[in-house]
Amino acid sequence: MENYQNFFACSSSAPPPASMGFTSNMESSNVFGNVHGHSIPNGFLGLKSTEIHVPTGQEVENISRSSGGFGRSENEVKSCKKKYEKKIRKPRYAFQTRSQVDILDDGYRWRKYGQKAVKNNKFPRSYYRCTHQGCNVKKQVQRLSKDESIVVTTYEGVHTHPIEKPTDNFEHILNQMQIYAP
DNA sequence: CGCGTTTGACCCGCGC
DNA sequence: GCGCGGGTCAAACGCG
Repeated sequence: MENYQNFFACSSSAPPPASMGFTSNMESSNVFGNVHGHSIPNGFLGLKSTEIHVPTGQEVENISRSSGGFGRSENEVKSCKKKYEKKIRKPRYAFQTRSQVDILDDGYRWRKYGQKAVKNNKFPRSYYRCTHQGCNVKKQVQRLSKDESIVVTTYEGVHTHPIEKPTDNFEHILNQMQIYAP
């Protein structure tokens, strides 16, 4: 009851290397495949793979420019290397939930660092980052234009620290969100 | 006063 | 080669 990460992990098995156990469970198209198996009216099927693609965990990003922040800082402090880590992305896991609010409190502290309008969606996509030091986990929340009751949360990275909020909040979460799996 | 949100600008990758 | 779309930063602002 200390970390309701199990909530994501579904208590399937020991979380491999990450504290986020759901990595093992949610990987592959489990998230989508399982959900859209049948019953999704027009929600996810309407989504294009370009908007949210769920790599099977092979895409691992190294955050090449995250450290340098942005090349625009002046002239890229180190414009020499960063070729070995070009387009490897961290595994991303998308969650489709039904909620009235976009911000699903999963126990971590997130800081919003951007918001962009998506082409095929009327609703903007919000970008959040874990404020914990050294934890560069990112997540983006997006609401489907077709079903505004559906919120897609995409996690990128794994938390390397315990949750900072009390667990009884877990109930609150379940209260405010429902896994879309009828 | 500290922290988080907002918002515009910038950069990069990819498709045409 | 250019344009578009997506992703991120950073300064300013607001709130507790």
